Amino acid sequence: MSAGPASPRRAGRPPRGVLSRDSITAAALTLIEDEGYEGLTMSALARRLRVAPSALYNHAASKREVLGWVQDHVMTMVDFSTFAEEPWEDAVREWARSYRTVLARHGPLVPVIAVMPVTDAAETLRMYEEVARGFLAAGWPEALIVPSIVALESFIFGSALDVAAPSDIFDSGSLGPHFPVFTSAVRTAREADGARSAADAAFHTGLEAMLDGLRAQLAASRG
Amino acid sequence: MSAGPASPRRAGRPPRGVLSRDSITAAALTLIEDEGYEGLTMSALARRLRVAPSALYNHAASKREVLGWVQDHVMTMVDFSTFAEEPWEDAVREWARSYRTVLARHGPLVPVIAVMPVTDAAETLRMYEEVARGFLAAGWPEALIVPSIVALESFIFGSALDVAAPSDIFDSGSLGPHFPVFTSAVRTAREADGARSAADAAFHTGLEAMLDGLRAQLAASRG
DNA sequence: ACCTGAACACCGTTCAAGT
DNA sequence: ACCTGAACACCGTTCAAGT
Repeated sequence: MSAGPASPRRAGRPPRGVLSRDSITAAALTLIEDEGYEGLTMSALARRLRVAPSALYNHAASKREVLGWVQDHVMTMVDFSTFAEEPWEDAVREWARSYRTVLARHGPLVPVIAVMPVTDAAETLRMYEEVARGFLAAGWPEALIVPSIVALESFIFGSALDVAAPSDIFDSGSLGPHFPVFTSAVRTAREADGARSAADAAFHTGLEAMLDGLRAQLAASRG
Repeated sequence: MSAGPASPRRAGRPPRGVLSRDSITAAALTLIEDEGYEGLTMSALARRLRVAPSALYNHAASKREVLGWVQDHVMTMVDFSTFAEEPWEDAVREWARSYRTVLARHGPLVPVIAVMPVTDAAETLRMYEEVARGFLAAGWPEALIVPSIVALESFIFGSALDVAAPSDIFDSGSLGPHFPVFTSAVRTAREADGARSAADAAFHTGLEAMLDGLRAQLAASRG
Protein backbone atom coordinates (compact mmCIF):
# COMPACT_ATOMS: atom_id res chain seq x y z
CA MET A 1 0.00 0.00 0.00
CA SER A 2 2.89 2.35 0.73
CA ALA A 3 4.56 4.07 -2.21
CA GLY A 4 7.83 2.38 -1.31
CA PRO A 5 11.28 3.51 -2.25
CA ALA A 6 11.02 2.30 -5.84
CA SER A 7 8.87 4.64 -7.92
CA PRO A 8 6.62 2.96 -10.49
CA ARG A 9 9.10 1.87 -13.10
CA ARG A 10 8.84 3.08 -16.63
CA ALA A 11 9.81 1.18 -19.72
CA GLY A 12 13.49 0.22 -19.59
CA ARG A 13 15.74 -0.79 -16.73
CA PRO A 14 14.93 0.27 -13.20
CA PRO A 15 17.42 2.66 -11.57
CA ARG A 16 19.94 0.67 -9.56
CA GLY A 17 21.20 3.36 -7.17
CA VAL A 18 19.89 6.63 -5.71
CA LEU A 19 20.69 8.58 -8.83
CA SER A 20 18.28 8.89 -11.74
CA ARG A 21 16.75 11.58 -13.92
CA ASP A 22 13.89 11.88 -11.43
CA SER A 23 15.99 12.12 -8.28
CA ILE A 24 18.44 14.55 -9.84
CA THR A 25 15.61 16.73 -11.15
CA ALA A 26 13.89 16.73 -7.75
CA ALA A 27 17.11 17.69 -5.98
CA ALA A 28 17.78 20.43 -8.53
CA LEU A 29 14.31 21.89 -7.99
CA THR A 30 14.59 22.09 -4.20
CA LEU A 31 18.12 23.47 -4.57
CA ILE A 32 16.83 26.19 -6.90
CA GLU A 33 14.00 26.94 -4.49
CA ASP A 34 16.44 27.29 -1.58
CA GLU A 35 19.40 29.00 -3.23
CA GLY A 36 18.23 30.28 -6.58
CA TYR A 37 19.83 29.54 -9.92
CA GLU A 38 23.21 30.90 -8.81
CA GLY A 39 23.19 28.10 -6.23
CA LEU A 40 22.58 25.41 -8.83
CA THR A 41 26.07 23.97 -9.34
CA MET A 42 27.01 20.40 -10.04
CA SER A 43 28.86 20.31 -6.70
CA ALA A 44 25.90 21.59 -4.71
CA LEU A 45 23.61 19.19 -6.52
CA ALA A 46 25.91 16.25 -5.73
CA ARG A 47 26.14 17.34 -2.10
CA ARG A 48 22.34 17.23 -1.75
CA LEU A 49 22.34 13.74 -3.21
CA ARG A 50 25.26 12.68 -0.95
CA VAL A 51 27.37 11.72 -3.90
CA ALA A 52 30.57 12.88 -5.60
CA PRO A 53 30.07 15.49 -8.34
CA SER A 54 31.54 13.16 -10.94
CA ALA A 55 28.85 10.58 -10.18
CA LEU A 56 26.27 12.85 -11.79
CA TYR A 57 27.94 12.35 -15.15
CA ASN A 58 26.91 8.71 -15.16
CA HIS A 59 23.33 9.93 -15.55
CA ALA A 60 23.49 13.34 -17.22
CA ALA A 61 25.79 14.28 -20.06
CA SER A 62 26.13 17.86 -18.85
CA LYS A 63 24.68 20.52 -16.60
CA ARG A 64 22.76 21.69 -19.64
CA GLU A 65 20.96 18.35 -19.77
CA VAL A 66 19.99 18.67 -16.11
CA LEU A 67 18.63 22.12 -16.92
CA GLY A 68 16.53 20.55 -19.65
CA TRP A 69 15.01 18.13 -17.13
CA VAL A 70 14.24 20.99 -14.78
CA GLN A 71 12.65 22.90 -17.64
CA ASP A 72 10.38 20.01 -18.56
CA HIS A 73 9.27 19.66 -14.95
CA VAL A 74 8.63 23.38 -14.59
CA MET A 75 6.23 23.08 -17.51
CA THR A 76 4.00 20.82 -15.40
CA MET A 77 3.42 23.79 -13.09
CA VAL A 78 1.80 25.79 -15.87
CA ASP A 79 -1.98 25.62 -15.72
CA PHE A 80 -3.46 24.86 -19.12
CA SER A 81 -6.53 23.05 -17.84
CA THR A 82 -8.82 25.91 -18.85
CA PHE A 83 -8.53 25.05 -22.54
CA ALA A 84 -10.78 22.07 -21.94
CA GLU A 85 -13.42 24.10 -20.13
CA GLU A 86 -13.53 27.74 -21.04
CA PRO A 87 -13.93 29.70 -24.29
CA TRP A 88 -10.75 30.24 -26.28
CA GLU A 89 -10.06 33.80 -25.22
CA ASP A 90 -10.46 33.20 -21.50
CA ALA A 91 -8.41 30.02 -21.73
CA VAL A 92 -5.53 31.84 -23.44
CA ARG A 93 -5.72 34.58 -20.81
CA GLU A 94 -5.49 32.13 -17.92
CA TRP A 95 -2.79 30.05 -19.57
CA ALA A 96 -0.67 33.12 -20.33
CA ARG A 97 -0.97 34.45 -16.77
CA SER A 98 -0.02 31.12 -15.27
CA TYR A 99 2.84 30.62 -17.71
CA ARG A 100 4.29 34.04 -16.95
CA THR A 101 4.03 33.55 -13.19
CA VAL A 102 5.81 30.22 -13.34
CA LEU A 103 8.56 31.52 -15.63
CA ALA A 104 9.07 34.64 -13.54
CA ARG A 105 10.22 32.35 -10.72
CA HIS A 106 12.57 30.58 -13.13
CA GLY A 107 13.95 33.51 -15.09
CA PRO A 108 17.31 31.93 -15.98
CA LEU A 109 15.37 29.12 -17.61
CA VAL A 110 13.72 31.38 -20.18
CA PRO A 111 16.62 31.49 -22.66
CA VAL A 112 16.92 27.72 -22.23
CA ILE A 113 13.25 27.03 -22.94
CA ALA A 114 13.25 29.27 -25.98
CA VAL A 115 15.89 27.12 -27.61
CA MET A 116 15.33 23.64 -26.18
CA PRO A 117 13.98 21.10 -28.71
CA VAL A 118 10.73 19.58 -27.62
CA THR A 119 11.83 16.05 -28.51
CA ASP A 120 11.50 13.78 -25.51
CA ALA A 121 10.34 16.70 -23.36
CA ALA A 122 7.05 14.96 -22.72
CA GLU A 123 5.55 17.44 -20.29
CA THR A 124 6.25 20.35 -22.59
CA LEU A 125 4.57 18.46 -25.43
CA ARG A 126 1.53 17.76 -23.24
CA MET A 127 1.05 21.49 -22.82
CA TYR A 128 1.41 22.24 -26.53
CA GLU A 129 -1.00 19.44 -27.40
CA GLU A 130 -3.66 20.82 -25.09
CA VAL A 131 -3.20 24.40 -26.26
CA ALA A 132 -3.28 23.39 -29.93
CA ARG A 133 -6.43 21.38 -29.20
CA GLY A 134 -8.05 24.48 -27.73
CA PHE A 135 -7.20 26.56 -30.79
CA LEU A 136 -8.54 23.91 -33.13
CA ALA A 137 -11.77 23.59 -31.16
CA ALA A 138 -12.20 27.36 -31.33
CA GLY A 139 -12.19 27.15 -35.11
CA TRP A 140 -8.64 28.25 -35.92
CA PRO A 141 -7.27 27.27 -39.32
CA GLU A 142 -4.57 24.70 -38.72
CA ALA A 143 -1.82 26.72 -40.43
CA LEU A 144 -2.25 29.63 -38.02
CA ILE A 145 -2.13 27.66 -34.79
CA VAL A 146 1.63 27.26 -34.36
CA PRO A 147 2.55 30.84 -35.33
CA SER A 148 -0.08 32.14 -32.90
CA ILE A 149 1.14 29.97 -30.05
CA VAL A 150 4.77 30.92 -30.65
CA ALA A 151 3.83 34.60 -30.84
CA LEU A 152 2.02 34.38 -27.51
CA GLU A 153 4.93 32.49 -26.02
CA SER A 154 7.41 35.11 -27.21
CA PHE A 155 5.40 37.76 -25.45
CA ILE A 156 5.13 35.62 -22.31
CA PHE A 157 8.89 34.93 -22.28
CA GLY A 158 9.74 38.60 -22.63
CA SER A 159 7.22 39.53 -19.96
CA ALA A 160 8.65 36.96 -17.57
CA LEU A 161 12.11 38.50 -17.94
CA ASP A 162 10.53 41.85 -17.25
CA VAL A 163 9.24 40.74 -13.86
CA ALA A 164 12.82 40.54 -12.55
CA ALA A 165 13.48 44.18 -13.44
CA PRO A 166 13.87 46.63 -10.55
CA SER A 167 10.90 48.96 -10.09
CA ASP A 168 13.08 52.01 -10.77
CA ILE A 169 14.41 50.63 -14.05
CA PHE A 170 13.08 53.64 -15.99
CA ASP A 171 14.43 56.33 -13.66
CA SER A 172 16.53 58.42 -15.99
CA GLY A 173 18.47 59.95 -13.09
CA SER A 174 20.61 62.96 -13.86
CA LEU A 175 19.99 62.51 -17.59
CA GLY A 176 16.27 63.08 -17.13
CA PRO A 177 16.16 66.69 -18.39
CA HIS A 178 17.67 65.57 -21.70
CA PHE A 179 14.79 63.20 -22.31
CA PRO A 180 11.70 65.12 -21.24
CA VAL A 181 9.00 63.25 -23.17
CA PHE A 182 10.01 59.82 -21.91
CA THR A 183 10.67 61.05 -18.36
CA SER A 184 7.22 62.59 -18.19
CA ALA A 185 5.57 59.50 -19.67
CA VAL A 186 7.25 57.32 -17.03
CA ARG A 187 5.95 59.56 -14.24
CA THR A 188 2.43 59.64 -15.63
CA ALA A 189 2.34 55.88 -16.10
CA ARG A 190 3.50 55.30 -12.54
CA GLU A 191 0.73 57.53 -11.20
CA ALA A 192 -1.92 55.94 -13.39
CA ASP A 193 -0.98 52.37 -12.53
CA GLY A 194 -1.01 52.92 -8.79
CA ALA A 195 0.15 49.92 -6.80
CA ARG A 196 0.42 47.70 -9.88
CA SER A 197 3.99 47.31 -11.07
CA ALA A 198 5.12 48.57 -14.46
CA ALA A 199 5.69 44.97 -15.51
CA ASP A 200 2.14 43.95 -14.58
CA ALA A 201 0.61 46.92 -16.40
CA ALA A 202 2.62 46.18 -19.52
CA PHE A 203 1.69 42.52 -19.41
CA HIS A 204 -1.98 43.36 -19.19
CA THR A 205 -1.76 45.90 -22.01
CA GLY A 206 0.19 43.59 -24.29
CA LEU A 207 -1.87 40.49 -23.64
CA GLU A 208 -5.16 42.26 -24.28
CA ALA A 209 -3.76 43.86 -27.43
CA MET A 210 -2.54 40.56 -28.77
CA LEU A 211 -5.81 38.84 -27.93
CA ASP A 212 -7.63 41.62 -29.75
CA GLY A 213 -5.50 41.17 -32.83
CA LEU A 214 -5.70 37.38 -32.80
CA ARG A 215 -9.49 37.50 -32.39
CA ALA A 216 -9.69 39.75 -35.42
CA GLN A 217 -7.51 37.38 -37.40
CA LEU A 218 -9.68 34.42 -36.42
CA ALA A 219 -12.78 36.31 -37.51
CA ALA A 220 -11.14 37.27 -40.82
CA SER A 221 -10.15 33.66 -41.52
CA ARG A 222 -13.80 32.67 -41.27
CA GLY A 223 -14.57 35.07 -44.08
CA MET B 1 43.52 66.98 -39.75
CA SER B 2 44.07 63.41 -38.59
CA ALA B 3 41.79 62.06 -35.86
CA GLY B 4 44.77 61.49 -33.61
CA PRO B 5 45.05 59.00 -30.80
CA ALA B 6 43.05 61.09 -28.33
CA SER B 7 39.33 60.91 -29.02
CA PRO B 8 37.36 64.14 -28.47
CA ARG B 9 37.26 64.41 -24.70
CA ARG B 10 34.01 64.53 -22.83
CA ALA B 11 33.32 66.39 -19.64
CA GLY B 12 35.62 65.16 -16.86
CA ARG B 13 39.22 64.03 -16.90
CA PRO B 14 40.76 62.72 -20.07
CA PRO B 15 41.74 59.05 -20.03
CA ARG B 16 45.42 58.75 -19.12
CA GLY B 17 46.20 55.30 -20.56
CA VAL B 18 44.78 53.05 -23.27
CA LEU B 19 41.97 51.81 -21.06
CA SER B 20 38.62 53.57 -20.81
CA ARG B 21 34.94 52.79 -21.05
CA ASP B 22 35.10 53.45 -24.77
CA SER B 23 38.16 51.35 -25.55
CA ILE B 24 36.97 48.47 -23.40
CA THR B 25 33.52 48.56 -25.01
CA ALA B 26 35.00 48.64 -28.50
CA ALA B 27 37.28 45.70 -27.75
CA ALA B 28 34.39 43.76 -26.24
CA LEU B 29 32.27 44.32 -29.34
CA THR B 30 34.90 43.08 -31.79
CA LEU B 31 35.62 40.16 -29.46
CA ILE B 32 31.93 39.24 -29.44
CA GLU B 33 31.80 39.57 -33.21
CA ASP B 34 34.81 37.25 -33.62
CA GLU B 35 34.21 34.68 -30.87
CA GLY B 36 30.63 35.10 -29.71
CA TYR B 37 29.53 35.66 -26.15
CA GLU B 38 31.22 32.49 -24.90
CA GLY B 39 34.48 34.10 -25.99
CA LEU B 40 33.85 37.23 -23.97
CA THR B 41 35.97 36.65 -20.86
CA MET B 42 37.89 39.20 -18.86
CA SER B 43 41.13 37.45 -19.83
CA ALA B 44 40.37 37.52 -23.55
CA LEU B 45 39.29 41.13 -23.29
CA ALA B 46 42.52 42.06 -21.51
CA ARG B 47 44.55 40.15 -24.11
CA ARG B 48 43.01 42.20 -26.92
CA LEU B 49 43.87 45.38 -25.06
CA ARG B 50 47.43 44.12 -24.33
CA VAL B 51 46.94 44.47 -20.64
CA ALA B 52 46.73 42.24 -17.57
CA PRO B 53 43.19 41.07 -16.68
CA SER B 54 43.36 42.81 -13.31
CA ALA B 55 43.95 46.16 -15.04
CA LEU B 56 40.36 46.10 -16.28
CA TYR B 57 39.15 46.44 -12.72
CA ASN B 58 40.59 49.93 -12.50
CA HIS B 59 37.91 50.97 -14.99
CA ALA B 60 35.01 48.55 -14.59
CA ALA B 61 33.67 47.26 -11.31
CA SER B 62 32.75 43.88 -12.79
CA LYS B 63 32.17 41.97 -15.98
CA ARG B 64 28.52 42.80 -15.51
CA GLU B 65 29.32 46.50 -15.83
CA VAL B 66 31.21 45.86 -19.09
CA LEU B 67 28.13 44.01 -20.32
CA GLY B 68 26.07 47.08 -19.50
CA TRP B 69 28.37 49.21 -21.67
CA VAL B 70 28.05 46.74 -24.51
CA GLN B 71 24.28 46.77 -24.13
CA ASP B 72 24.09 50.54 -24.33
CA HIS B 73 26.21 50.54 -27.47
CA VAL B 74 24.14 47.80 -29.08
CA MET B 75 21.12 50.06 -28.65
CA THR B 76 22.69 52.55 -31.06
CA MET B 77 22.39 49.92 -33.78
CA VAL B 78 18.60 49.87 -33.48
CA ASP B 79 16.95 52.00 -36.12
CA PHE B 80 14.31 54.25 -34.60
CA SER B 81 14.65 57.05 -37.14
CA THR B 82 11.28 56.23 -38.72
CA PHE B 83 9.37 57.68 -35.78
CA ALA B 84 10.28 61.14 -36.99
CA GLU B 85 9.12 60.48 -40.53
CA GLU B 86 6.47 57.84 -40.90
CA PRO B 87 3.01 57.30 -39.43
CA TRP B 88 2.91 55.64 -36.03
CA GLU B 89 2.06 52.13 -37.16
CA ASP B 90 4.74 51.92 -39.86
CA ALA B 91 7.29 53.42 -37.50
CA VAL B 92 6.56 50.82 -34.81
CA ARG B 93 6.79 48.07 -37.42
CA GLU B 94 10.20 49.21 -38.64
CA TRP B 95 11.53 49.82 -35.15
CA ALA B 96 10.38 46.40 -33.94
CA ARG B 97 11.96 44.62 -36.92
CA SER B 98 15.25 46.42 -36.49
CA TYR B 99 15.25 45.88 -32.71
CA ARG B 100 14.63 42.15 -33.09
CA THR B 101 17.34 41.75 -35.73
CA VAL B 102 19.92 43.51 -33.58
CA LEU B 103 19.00 41.54 -30.46
CA ALA B 104 18.99 38.25 -32.31
CA ARG B 105 22.72 38.78 -32.90
CA HIS B 106 23.17 39.53 -29.20
CA GLY B 107 20.94 36.91 -27.62
CA PRO B 108 22.83 36.59 -24.34
CA LEU B 109 22.28 40.29 -23.83
CA VAL B 110 18.48 40.00 -23.76
CA PRO B 111 18.16 38.97 -20.11
CA VAL B 112 20.63 41.73 -19.26
CA ILE B 113 18.71 44.44 -21.10
CA ALA B 114 15.43 43.38 -19.58
CA VAL B 115 16.77 44.09 -16.11
CA MET B 116 19.35 46.85 -16.63
CA PRO B 117 18.32 50.23 -15.16
CA VAL B 118 18.30 52.95 -17.76
CA THR B 119 20.13 55.40 -15.51
CA ASP B 120 23.24 56.71 -17.25
CA ALA B 121 22.56 54.43 -20.24
CA ALA B 122 22.33 57.44 -22.51
CA GLU B 123 21.92 55.64 -25.81
CA THR B 124 19.12 53.51 -24.47
CA LEU B 125 17.37 56.62 -23.22
CA ARG B 126 17.75 58.28 -26.61
CA MET B 127 15.79 55.44 -28.16
CA TYR B 128 13.04 55.56 -25.55
CA GLU B 129 12.76 59.31 -25.91
CA GLU B 130 12.30 59.08 -29.66
CA VAL B 131 9.79 56.23 -29.43
CA ALA B 132 7.79 58.00 -26.72
CA ARG B 133 7.81 61.14 -28.88
CA GLY B 134 6.36 59.16 -31.76
CA PHE B 135 3.57 57.77 -29.60
CA LEU B 136 2.73 61.21 -28.25
CA ALA B 137 2.65 62.72 -31.74
CA ALA B 138 0.30 59.95 -32.85
CA GLY B 139 -2.16 61.05 -30.19
CA TRP B 140 -1.56 58.46 -27.49
CA PRO B 141 -2.69 59.36 -23.97
CA GLU B 142 0.43 59.83 -21.89
CA ALA B 143 -0.47 57.14 -19.33
CA LEU B 144 -0.62 54.43 -22.00
CA ILE B 145 2.73 55.16 -23.66
CA VAL B 146 5.08 53.35 -21.29
CA PRO B 147 2.93 50.21 -20.87
CA SER B 148 2.59 49.98 -24.66
CA ILE B 149 6.32 50.37 -25.25
CA VAL B 150 7.18 47.79 -22.59
CA ALA B 151 4.60 45.38 -24.01
CA LEU B 152 6.10 45.70 -27.48
CA GLU B 153 9.59 45.29 -26.04
CA SER B 154 8.57 42.13 -24.18
CA PHE B 155 7.35 40.65 -27.43
CA ILE B 156 10.53 41.75 -29.22
CA PHE B 157 12.76 40.27 -26.52
CA GLY B 158 10.96 36.95 -26.60
CA SER B 159 11.04 36.89 -30.39
CA ALA B 160 14.78 37.62 -30.40
CA LEU B 161 15.39 34.59 -28.17
CA ASP B 162 13.27 32.57 -30.55
CA VAL B 163 15.56 33.31 -33.48
CA ALA B 164 18.32 31.24 -31.88
CA ALA B 165 16.08 28.17 -31.72
CA PRO B 166 16.92 25.27 -34.04
CA SER B 167 14.50 24.88 -36.94
CA ASP B 168 13.46 21.42 -35.75
CA ILE B 169 12.62 22.63 -32.24
CA PHE B 170 9.03 21.40 -32.58
CA ASP B 171 9.81 17.94 -33.91
CA SER B 172 8.12 15.68 -31.40
CA GLY B 173 10.25 12.69 -32.45
CA SER B 174 9.16 9.30 -31.19
CA LEU B 175 6.54 10.91 -28.94
CA GLY B 176 4.71 12.35 -31.94
CA PRO B 177 1.87 9.81 -32.05
CA HIS B 178 0.93 10.71 -28.46
CA PHE B 179 0.38 14.34 -29.43
CA PRO B 180 -1.44 14.20 -32.76
CA VAL B 181 -3.08 17.62 -32.83
CA PHE B 182 0.13 19.51 -32.15
CA THR B 183 2.21 17.31 -34.43
CA SER B 184 -0.19 17.89 -37.30
CA ALA B 185 -0.34 21.63 -36.65
CA VAL B 186 3.46 21.82 -36.77
CA ARG B 187 3.54 20.03 -40.11
CA THR B 188 0.80 22.21 -41.60
CA ALA B 189 2.46 25.41 -40.41
CA ARG B 190 5.79 24.36 -41.92
CA GLU B 191 4.15 23.72 -45.28
CA ALA B 192 2.20 26.98 -45.19
CA ASP B 193 5.18 29.13 -44.26
CA GLY B 194 7.42 27.76 -46.96
CA ALA B 195 10.97 29.08 -46.78
CA ARG B 196 10.17 31.48 -43.97
CA SER B 197 11.33 30.16 -40.61
CA ALA B 198 8.90 29.39 -37.82
CA ALA B 199 10.41 32.23 -35.82
CA ASP B 200 9.84 34.73 -38.64
CA ALA B 201 6.24 33.62 -39.17
CA ALA B 202 5.50 33.90 -35.47
CA PHE B 203 7.10 37.33 -35.28
CA HIS B 204 4.99 38.58 -38.15
CA THR B 205 1.79 37.10 -36.70
CA GLY B 206 2.45 38.49 -33.22
CA LEU B 207 3.55 41.93 -34.31
CA GLU B 208 0.54 42.44 -36.56
CA ALA B 209 -1.79 41.17 -33.84
CA MET B 210 -0.33 43.50 -31.26
CA LEU B 211 -0.43 46.46 -33.65
CA ASP B 212 -4.07 45.64 -34.34
CA GLY B 213 -4.88 45.61 -30.65
CA LEU B 214 -2.92 48.75 -29.88
CA ARG B 215 -4.56 50.60 -32.77
CA ALA B 216 -7.96 49.63 -31.38
CA GLN B 217 -6.94 50.85 -27.95
CA LEU B 218 -5.76 54.18 -29.36
CA ALA B 219 -9.04 54.61 -31.20
CA ALA B 220 -11.01 53.78 -28.06
CA SER B 221 -9.06 56.30 -26.01
CA ARG B 222 -10.15 59.01 -28.41
CA GLY B 223 -13.76 58.20 -27.58
C1' DA C 1 46.35 56.99 -11.11
C1' DC C 2 47.08 52.95 -13.19
C1' DC C 3 49.41 48.69 -14.08
C1' DT C 4 51.57 43.79 -13.06
C1' DG C 5 51.83 39.25 -11.12
C1' DA C 6 50.46 36.11 -7.97
C1' DA C 7 46.90 34.23 -5.57
C1' DC C 8 42.01 32.89 -4.21
C1' DA C 9 37.82 30.63 -4.46
C1' DC C 10 35.39 28.86 -7.35
C1' DC C 11 33.40 26.49 -11.97
C1' DG C 12 32.09 22.12 -15.25
C1' DT C 13 34.09 18.04 -16.76
C1' DT C 14 37.28 13.91 -17.41
C1' DC C 15 39.26 9.71 -16.15
C1' DA C 16 41.78 6.01 -13.92
C1' DA C 17 40.84 3.22 -10.20
C1' DG C 18 37.90 0.72 -7.44
C1' DT C 19 33.41 -2.35 -6.24
C1' DA D 1 26.88 -0.43 -13.85
C1' DC D 2 27.98 2.96 -10.94
C1' DC D 3 30.80 5.40 -7.67
C1' DT D 4 35.19 7.93 -5.68
C1' DG D 5 39.12 10.95 -5.71
C1' DA D 6 42.31 13.41 -8.06
C1' DA D 7 43.19 16.25 -11.66
C1' DC D 8 42.46 19.61 -15.62
C1' DA D 9 41.47 23.75 -17.76
C1' DC D 10 39.26 27.21 -17.02
C1' DC D 11 36.38 31.33 -14.64
C1' DG D 12 35.85 36.35 -12.23
C1' DT D 13 37.96 38.94 -8.79
C1' DT D 14 41.30 40.72 -5.13
C1' DC D 15 45.40 42.72 -3.58
C1' DA D 16 50.15 43.79 -2.45
C1' DA D 17 53.75 45.66 -4.93
C1' DG D 18 55.52 48.59 -8.19
C1' DT D 19 55.80 53.23 -11.29
